[in-house]
Amino acid sequence: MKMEGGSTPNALLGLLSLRPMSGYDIRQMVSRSIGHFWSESYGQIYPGLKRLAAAGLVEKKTERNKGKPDRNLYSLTADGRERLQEWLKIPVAEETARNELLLKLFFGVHVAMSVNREHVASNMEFHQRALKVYTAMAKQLRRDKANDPNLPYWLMTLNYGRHHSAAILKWCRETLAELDEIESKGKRRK
Amino acid sequence: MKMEGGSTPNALLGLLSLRPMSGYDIRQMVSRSIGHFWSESYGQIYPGLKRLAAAGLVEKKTERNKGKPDRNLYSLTADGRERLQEWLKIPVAEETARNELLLKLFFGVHVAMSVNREHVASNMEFHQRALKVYTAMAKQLRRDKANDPNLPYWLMTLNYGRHHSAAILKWCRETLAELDEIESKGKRRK
DNA sequence: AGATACATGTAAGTTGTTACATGATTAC
DNA sequence: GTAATCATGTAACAACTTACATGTATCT
Repeated sequence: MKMEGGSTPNALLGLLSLRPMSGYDIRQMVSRSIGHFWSESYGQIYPGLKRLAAAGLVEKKTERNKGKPDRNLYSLTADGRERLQEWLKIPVAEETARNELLLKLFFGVHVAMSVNREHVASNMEFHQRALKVYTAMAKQLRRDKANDPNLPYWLMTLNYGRHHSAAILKWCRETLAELDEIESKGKRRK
Repeated sequence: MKMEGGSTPNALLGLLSLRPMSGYDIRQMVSRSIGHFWSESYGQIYPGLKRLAAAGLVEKKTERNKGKPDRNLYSLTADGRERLQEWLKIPVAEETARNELLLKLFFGVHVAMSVNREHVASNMEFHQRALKVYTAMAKQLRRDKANDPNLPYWLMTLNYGRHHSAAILKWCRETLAELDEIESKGKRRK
C-alpha cells in the first residue's frame, strides 16, 4: 500500500474534500472549475478512485437511481483528509513546462514570416478568450460563494490566470510588431 | 515509417538544424539554451535519434577520438529539413499545463496559512532567479550572436520568459498580501 | 431520428523519467 | 584520490490519453 508520488491521487482527495462526488462529477469539476490549471481524464480518475478506496482514503457508496444509471459516490475518510493535508504541506516541485509555441518560434528562421505570425496571433486569441473567462468566473464565484471559506483561495488561482494571460497578451503584441520589423528589414535589403 | 505525432522528434530535428550534434550535445543544448521552455532526457534523445536515422531524416557519422570516447554526430538530411519545416507550419496545440502550485493553493483552506505563504514565497524566489537568468542570457546572446539570423527569434523566447516571470512575481506579491489579510481577519474574529 | 447528457469502466498505446551499466580523462 | 565532464545506451517504471464498450433518458 504505497499511494506515494503523483499529484493525481492527491488532486482527487482535494476535490472530494469539497463534497462527495462520483468519478463523473469529478471530471465535470475538473473541466469546469479548475480546468485552467489542471486536467484529469477518466482513465486516471476511475482507476485512481479505486486505488484510493483500497487504501482506505476514500469511501464508496453506490447510489441506485431508477431510470438513470447507478452512481458511485466517493467521500473522504479521516485518513484521506490527513493524507491530503500532508501532501499540501510538501513544497511544490517546479518543473519547466514544455512550451511548443516557443519551441516553434525558436526555429522560426526556417519558415515564412506569416507562419510565425499565425502562431503568435492564435496564442493571442487564446489568451483574450481566457481573460474573459477568468473575469466571468470571478464574478460568478463572488456571487455564488460569498461566505465560502474557499473563496479567497479560488480567486487567487483565477488571479494567477489573469496576470499570466495579460502578460502573454502583451508579449504577443510586442512579438507581432517585432516580426513585422524583421520582415520589413529583410525586404529593405533586397 | 510513421514518425508522426510527438514534438520530441521534431525538437531533435530543430536542434540539428543549428549544427550537427551528438546526443550528448543535444542534452547540453536543451538544458542550457532552451531549458526555460523545453526538456529532453537521454531516454528520449538516444532512441529518438536512432528512429530519425532509420527514417532517413538524419544522418549519423561516428567520430573516433583518441582517449575520448567515440561521438555519434547526427546531421539533418534534406528530408529532415523538409519534415522540420512541415512541422513548424502546424498550428500549436495549446493544452492546459498542470500547475501544482495552483492546485495546492486551491485547497489552501485545509492547511495553516504559513504553508500557503511558503508555497507562494518559494515560487517568488524561483521567478526572481529566472528573471536574472533571462536578462543575462539576452545580454550574452546579443554579444555572441549579433548577425546570427536566429537572434531575433531567440530573444523573443527570452522575452516570453521575462513577461511571464514578471507577471507571476507581481501575482506572488499580491497573493502574499492577501494571505496576510485573510489571517488577520481570522484573528480579529476570535 | 439523432444528438447530447448521464454514468462507469478497461485496454492499448504513447510519452516520458530515472536508474543502471560502462569507462576514459581532466581538474582540484 | 575523487569528483566532474565527456559519452552512449538500455530497462524498468510511471503517468497519461484515447478509443472502445455499454446503456438509458431527454431534448430537438
